[in-house]
This record gives sequence, C-alpha cells and structure tokens, in this order.
Amino acid sequence: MRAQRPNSREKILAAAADVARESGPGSLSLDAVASRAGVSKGGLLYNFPTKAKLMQGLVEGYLRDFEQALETASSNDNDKNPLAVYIRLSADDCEEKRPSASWIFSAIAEDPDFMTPIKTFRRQLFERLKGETSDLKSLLVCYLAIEGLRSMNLFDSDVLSKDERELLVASLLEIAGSSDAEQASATQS
Amino acid sequence: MRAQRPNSREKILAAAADVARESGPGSLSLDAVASRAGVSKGGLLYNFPTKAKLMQGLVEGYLRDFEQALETASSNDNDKNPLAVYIRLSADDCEEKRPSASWIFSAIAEDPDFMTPIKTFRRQLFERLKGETSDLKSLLVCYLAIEGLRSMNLFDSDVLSKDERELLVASLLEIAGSSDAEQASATQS
DNA sequence: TTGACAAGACCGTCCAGACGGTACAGTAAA
DNA sequence: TTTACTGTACCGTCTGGACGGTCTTGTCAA
Repeated sequence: MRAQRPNSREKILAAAADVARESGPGSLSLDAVASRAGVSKGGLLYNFPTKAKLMQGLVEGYLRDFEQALETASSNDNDKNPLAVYIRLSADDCEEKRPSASWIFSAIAEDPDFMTPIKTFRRQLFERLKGETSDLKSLLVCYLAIEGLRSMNLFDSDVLSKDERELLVASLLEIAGSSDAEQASATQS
Repeated sequence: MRAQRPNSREKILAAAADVARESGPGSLSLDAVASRAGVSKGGLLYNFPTKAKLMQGLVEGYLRDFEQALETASSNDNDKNPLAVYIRLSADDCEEKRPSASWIFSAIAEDPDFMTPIKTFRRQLFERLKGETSDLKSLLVCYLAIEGLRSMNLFDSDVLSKDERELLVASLLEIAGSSDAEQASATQS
C-alpha cells in the first residue's frame, strides 16, 4: 500500500526543495537531491521512478499544504471574512525568510505543464473568493496585491521593508474589511 | 547578401525569447537559439561568447526596453501622476498576449544572480515612485497589485477575465488618483 | 581601376562532461 | 519472503564550448 515508511518520501521532497533554494533551480539534479536527502540514487528512483514524478510530488505537496493551511486558517479566523483570512495567511506565508517554493522554477524548466495544477488551483481559489466577497473591486485589488507579494517572495526580492509590508497588509485588510462593512451596514464616510 | 551587421545580435536575442516562450524555458539551448535565429552555433558564440553573456544580453535588453517605455510614457502622459503612468504602462504591457519574458526562468535556472540587475532596477523604480507619491499606502497597494499582474502574465496564468483586468486597472487608477487629489488639495508647491 | 591584404562575421565539426535513467546484486528489518 | 532500500556500474543523449576554416567587406598602395 502507500505510506508505510514514508519517511524517505518526505525527506526527499524536502531535500529537493532545499537543493533548489540553495544551489539554484538549475542545479536540481537527481544526484544532488539523493545525496542531500541522505539516500542513494537507487533509493530516490525507487520512490520517484522519474524526475517528472519528483516534480509532481513537489507540486502535490505544495498544493496539499496550501489547502490545509487555508482550512485551518478559516477555522481559527472564523469571525473574519474569507478575503481577510486569505490576506493574513498569505502575508504570514511570505513573512518567512526563505523563498519556499523556488523549486517551481525547476519544474517549469522541466516542463511548463507542471504549472497547470497550480494554475487551476489558483483559479478555483479566486472563484471561491469571488463568491464570498461582495465587492469585486476590493477582491481584485487585494488578490492581485497578494499575488504580487507572493511573486516578490518567490523571486527573493526585498523591495519592501518590514514596515512597508505591514502597512501594505493593513491597507489590504482595510480594503477587504470595508467591503465587508459595506455589505453589513452601509455606514462609512 | 546576409545581414552581417550587428543585426544578428538583435535577431539572436529575439530568437532566444521566442524559443523560451514556445519550447519552454528549459529548452533554451544554444543550438535551439542558433537555429531559430538562422545563425550557426559558431555565429552565435561569436556574438555571445558564452551562454551567460546571452542571458546578460537578454536582461540588459529587457531593462533597456522597460526604461525606454517608462520614459516615453512619462512624456506622453505628462498630465498624470507617475504612479498612474506606471499603472497604465504595466497594464498595457501585460495586455499583450505574446511576449512574456519567460526567458527569465531560463536565466534563473542558469544562475539566480542574473536577477540582481532586475531586482535593483525594481527597487530603484519603487524608491522613485515613493518619492513622487504622497500616500504610501496607495503606492504600496498599487505597486504590489501591478506586481501581481506581472506575475500572472509571466506565469501565463489566466485567472482574470478581460473585464476583471480592466476593472482592476480602473480601481488602481482610482486609488492612485485619490492620493494625487489629496496631494493637490492638501499641499501646494 | 585594380589587386593585395587584414579584420570582421560566420560556419561546421568535434569533444568532455553532466544528466536522466536502467540494471542488478546485496542487505537488513518486518 | 517481502519490503524498502543501498551501491555500483553503465548507457544514450544532450549541452556548452573550443577550434580551425571560410566568406565578406573595407582599405590602400600602385
């Protein structure tokens, strides 16, 4: 069956992400991942019969983690509107120093089709937010700004200072919140 | 006669961008670029002695074009505030279907350091906008949203419909414009 | 006008190395 | 015995790059 001793699988996936981050996305070779994971190349190929499967594993793990984080955030932050929850979650995500998903570049280089699951996931997420947000304009602005934050994090771009990031998030929450307030009670100058 | 003028340089650069876009960033090999440009590999290596130089050429051309576009846009759109000009320019950029700068992925895979010129350029641009915009919050939101738009364009992600894109741009211009109005009414120079 | 010649622009071929992947024998625990 | 690997050897392919040769153009003296 599946996951009996999935220790290696996770280790390999984490190692792949580490290699991509530290040695650059172009250096993500099977040998590098294997040695980084403390696993022989044979063992790697046993868990992931092909490099494409490795990439697929990375994508699936990424999506799974994202979905789970969204779910728990929705539960914990229940009192807020979904857009605000998403903003806060994404901002926290991007707060972490390491560009967690730079393996994406490797995946794209390998085969651009690896992006399609991520793209459809994003689209579904956006559609869901669209259904849960009253003001389309606020949603668009906030969603795109968060996308920009993600982009900068992915490219390891440090254009914004910490203060500016916080101010941005506050502004976005204000925008997201104002739409909520409009919906609840149209009382704001 | 064959075009022996530095014509070849531009042709090669364009060919490289085409190959990266059409065959995927991972297939950006010297042979592919050479054949696409209608140039032998030797000829390519003559113009760009190494693959790194090719990438550098792509980056420099990208930055040069961007700067020039910004300049002409500033001249033509003189009556508007700089942030609005930037928003409009970027939106137009992202509107074009064909030329994603997907060669960036190849460059990153080759060596992440190729991003540093682009990163410093972005930072300078942001600093300049910061100096020219009265309301930091508006700037942050608009700049990041545009960054998000760029990101989606780069990843060839079609989450937004055309109407939504237009609505987004209108909203951003509104946000940018309101800061301008504040500046105009509150402080006169 | 012509011929010689140097420099620039480009071609075609070859090569060492890295990579993904295969095959297979061995091993230690459950 | 099966599962989950390890370790090594190996193959075919692709890639960046080096190299020497070739064609074109500009220059200048005679």
